[in-house]
Order: sequence, then structure tokens, then C-alpha cells
Amino acid sequence: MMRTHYCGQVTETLENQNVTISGWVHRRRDHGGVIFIDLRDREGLVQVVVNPDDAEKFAKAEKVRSEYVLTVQGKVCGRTDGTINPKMATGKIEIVADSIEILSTSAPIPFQLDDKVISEEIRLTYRFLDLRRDEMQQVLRTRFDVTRTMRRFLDDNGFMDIETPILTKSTPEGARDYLVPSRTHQNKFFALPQSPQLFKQLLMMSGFDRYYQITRCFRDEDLRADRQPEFTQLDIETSFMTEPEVMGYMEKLTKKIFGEVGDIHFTEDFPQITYADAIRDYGIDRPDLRIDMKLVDVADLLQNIDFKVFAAPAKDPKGRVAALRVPQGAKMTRKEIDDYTKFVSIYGAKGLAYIKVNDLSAGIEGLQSPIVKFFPDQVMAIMERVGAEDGDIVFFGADKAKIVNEALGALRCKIGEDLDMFTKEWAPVWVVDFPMFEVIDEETGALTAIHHPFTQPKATTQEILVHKNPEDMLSMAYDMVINGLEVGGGSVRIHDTDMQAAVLKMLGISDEEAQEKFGFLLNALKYGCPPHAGMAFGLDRLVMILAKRDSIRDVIAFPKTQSAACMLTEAPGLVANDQLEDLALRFRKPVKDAK
RNA sequence: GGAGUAGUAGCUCAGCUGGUUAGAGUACCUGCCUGUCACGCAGGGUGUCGAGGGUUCGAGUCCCUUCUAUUCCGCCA
Repeated sequence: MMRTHYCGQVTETLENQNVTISGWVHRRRDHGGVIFIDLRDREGLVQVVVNPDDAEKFAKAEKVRSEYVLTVQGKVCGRTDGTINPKMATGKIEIVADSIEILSTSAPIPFQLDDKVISEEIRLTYRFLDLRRDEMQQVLRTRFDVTRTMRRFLDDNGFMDIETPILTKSTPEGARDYLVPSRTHQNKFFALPQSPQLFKQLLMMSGFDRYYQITRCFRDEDLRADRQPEFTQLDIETSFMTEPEVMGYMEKLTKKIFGEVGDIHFTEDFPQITYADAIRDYGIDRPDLRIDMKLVDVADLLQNIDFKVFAAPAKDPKGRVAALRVPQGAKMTRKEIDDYTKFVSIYGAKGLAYIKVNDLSAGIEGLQSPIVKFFPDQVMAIMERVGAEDGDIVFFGADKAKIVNEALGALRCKIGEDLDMFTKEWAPVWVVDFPMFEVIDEETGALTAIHHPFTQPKATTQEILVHKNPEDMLSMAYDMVINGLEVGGGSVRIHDTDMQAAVLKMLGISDEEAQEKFGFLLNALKYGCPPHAGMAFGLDRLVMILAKRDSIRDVIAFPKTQSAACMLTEAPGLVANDQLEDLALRFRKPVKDAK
């Protein structure tokens, strides 16, 4: 027998019993006449004592090194006063070894498991060792707790887990697809799913009412701390449910996950904010509501001043002039302001004007700023509108609305973080009333769907077709945002052939293309489609915030690097020529060399 | 595609304005040690300074190119 108990579970309740434990040597302390071995398994550590009463056993203990794998048989003994280790869960006892078996030796490992800093490059190259670290063991356990809670909730509420294909069809719009060449259909390709979107809609048409799946999705786009080329979604779809009903279920599920896994209890309904309000107040469609600051429009006050930097965007219908008041920010140094100026330049902002509020009662004399001289008559009205108080600093953004929103929106979070302006630990919010379309080409007016082309607009089919400003049309889409992170999104889907055709038409997708790319869906719509709606949660992101990590790489067992490579397996790799021949593929010059 | 940061011993890092034989902690190896728990003590080995090129009497240090990791912009319904 190799194990009667997990190392971490041998406690004083087992005193005087004989146990067999197996695990890794976490540390060995050799005192010459007695050897201590901390043995580790997934449940924790326990101290093994090896006495020199048996030469063979002792010789083995002397040979043992870190990360050897052992089976130890011995008696659980209470420790005497003074040798108890209160830092260990098993510190009141130790196992006095009767026998030791070395199951596997280990070369010295490239880093120590309790090193506080290890470069990510090394961690990912030796991920199997990195995952031995307690931190990573905990994170993966949290991840499992989350999926288990999800499954329980959904099972209890009549949802069915149904699998959908991984080898599927490339669809237009959206992200770049990962492609898989077909051997049996040469020169044709499968695509890995960006999400099971169309399949889950088809399942609704098949009558499976309430579906869920914890499934992998693939998008061949550049990576970020919260974006991997393959990531996991909790995918959900329901039939015959209204928008509020679906959102209600999703909110309940979310509360359950946070409650059970994180001991974080959201007692109130998640607030809802419209997309338009989110952009106006926070400059972004996934506001971090832990920070109280808001953007304030001041364009109307500045249209007729001589200061072109402000006046021009103030008059431009596509421009925006907004202020961000930072309470007690006037103590910022010149260098800090310069750094923030540099920060907003990332988003295309050409500058970052500011006014330090030293003494409001002194009027304009009490303001310190390089720009007040350009609009002395308006400045006090602006101070009043933003609610300025002594000791504040007010930043200004003036440009195209998109630039102002992104720059001040990002600045808001950055300053909130730098000055530790968080007013609460958790801030969930629903963002609703997304626009249906977005203009992607100013010249041609070409549209793209903000959510996806199967989202139901808040309009009739007729209205869709004759809408003069399609970019003003709203959709029945909703995002769940927690602490400024989009953790999930969904929508009510189109369940009517004509409406779907109308939306595709607005998107400039021809009948032929629509037929070729998702004719199967359009066809299915003809045969009795229930009203349906759903949502997808980003599992990695949920786990990331629950585990308080800054990157989803930390909550994925084997993640990819920023260049979408796996440091452990060295994927992607070359393949044999035969394999290419089977697929009727051959190399051409890499795009880089061809230039 | 673009901007920033980093790359020196197995690991984490120091190495200033260019100057002799590149250091520290830790790991590792050897010896000693019967109560440690990051055990202790003594001793020991150690490097393609990411790679390539250049400037210089001389480059870890300066310049150029490049690779890798990472953060962000673009991109990601």
C-alpha cells in the first residue's frame, strides 16, 4: 500500500496510529543523528522523523534530496512541548518513520518552490514544477470550485450540458479563426469555434430549452493579460425566457459563485447602466464602479472661446470636451502630471490640461493652471459644474469623443488605482442597451455588429430596413462587468428569418455569402424557432478575480505566452513533410520574409 | 504593426560616468552536527553577461540589428 492518508491530513486525531503516506520531499533537515523530512502532497505538509535505529532506513534518509518521491510508513506521534510548530497545520504531530521507500529521485529543480519571485519564463518552461507550488495548487482548486458551483446551480435549475463541435466552420465577422486543414476535403478548412454561438442557438431550435457547456473557445488575436488564444467559457442558452428572466438567472448564478467560492456575498441586485451612460460617465463600456469619479461634459461652456484646443472639439458633433475631477489631487507633482500626460498619449490624446484648485474663494486667482487664462470667464462655471473643492485637481480631455473617452476613461482608473480611491471591494454592474451596430469605415459607412449579428435589435424588421441612423439602433444585449472587467455577455437572439436577413443586409453581407457562411442557421430559423436568449461567462476571468490574480495565465494550468506559444511543449512546432502532403499543403515564404 | 520594461551563476538580483581576475543571497556538492522546521557550522565548484554586429587601446556597461518574456495601443462581435 502506498497511502492511508494524505500528508496534509495527518493530525493529532491520528496520534499513535500507524499510517502510510506518499509524496514529495519538500525539505530535508539532516542533523547527523536525526533527519527531518517534510513530505508534501496536494493536501499539505507533514514532518517525518528518521532516527538512526535502523541502518538501512537511515542510509535511505541520508540519500534523499528535495523533490524525491517517497512512501513513508510510520507512527503518528505527538510532539513534545517546544517542538510543536504552530505554523504548520500538522505541526502538533510528526510521523516517526518505520520504513522509507524511495519511489523516484529528482534532479535539483531549477527553482525553489517557495521562492517568492520566479520569472514567468521559467515558470512556464517548467510549468509542471510551478504547479507544485502551493499558490498554484490553490488557484486550480478555486477554478474547480467555480466550475463545480456552476454545474450544480445549472443542474439544479434544469439546464442540460450538451457538447458542440470543436472542428467547425469559419464564420465572417469577429475574430481571426484558428484553421485546421482537412485531409479528406483537400484545400478546405475547419475552423475552431470562437464560441459555440450558432450551435447553441440550433439546440434551442431542437427544443433543448436550457443548455449549458463549459467549453473551450479559440480566437487568433493578439494576447493580453486577460486574453488567451484558447479560453474557457461557461456558455448558456435558454428558450422562452424574457430578457429580465435570463439576466436574473445569470445574476443568481454569479452571486452563488462569489458566495460559495469567494465568500463574497452580493446582497443587492446588480445595478444596471446603459451603454450610453457608461460611456458618458466613465468613457468605457465596462466601468469600474469601485472608483467614484466621473467624467463631466463641459463642451457647452467652451464653444465660444478663443482657445482652439478646447473650442474646436467643443463645436464638433463628434468631439468631446470632458473634465475629470480628482478629489485632493492638487498635491500631484509636475512629474506625476507629466507621467499622466504621457499615459493618456497612449490613447491618442495630444495633451492633458489641468487646473489645480488651491482656493476657490479667491476665484480665478485661487486656481493654478497653464490654461485658465484662455477662458477666464468660463472657468468658475466649470469649477461649479464639476463640483470642485479646494485641494482638487481637474483634468481635461478635448478631442474626438473616442479619444477623450478612452484617454480619460483609462486615466480615471489609473488615478483611482494610484491614489487608492477604491470605495468598495466589489462592484458588479450590468451594462445594457448596447448599440446594435458600429460604423467601422467612416467613408463607406460600413457597419459591424457590436455584439454579434444574431443579436435582436430593439426594432422591428421594417424599422431595421428603413432606419436612417443605424448606429443609433439599440440591441437586446447585456454585459456583466465586475470591477471593470467584462466577465460575461449575452443577448436575446433573433428568432425570425426576416429579421435575421434584415440585420445581415445592414451588415453588408450578401445573400450568397450569408447562405454560404451560415445558411444552416438561416435554414433552421424557418422550421420553428423559439424565442431564445443566452449568455457566456469568461471562466478564466471569473477565476482570476476570485483568486485575486492579475493575469488569466495564473489560473490556466498550461497557458500560452504573449506570442501564443507554449514554453513547455514548444508548440507550435514544425510538422513532417508527409503530413503536409496528406493535406495538400506546402510552405511559402513567411509573410515577414516576403516583405 | 507600434510604444514601454526586462534579459548577468540553476534561481533571484547587484555591478555607477567604459578600465585589471564579474559579485551577493540562495540552490548544488563535501564534511561536521540527535530536535530542526527557511536548521546550523566549515569548505567547495560556478558564467556564451540573451544572440549577432559595430565604436574603442579596452565593452556586462555606449551604438545598431535581432531573439525571448512581459505590460499596453492597434486588434479581440
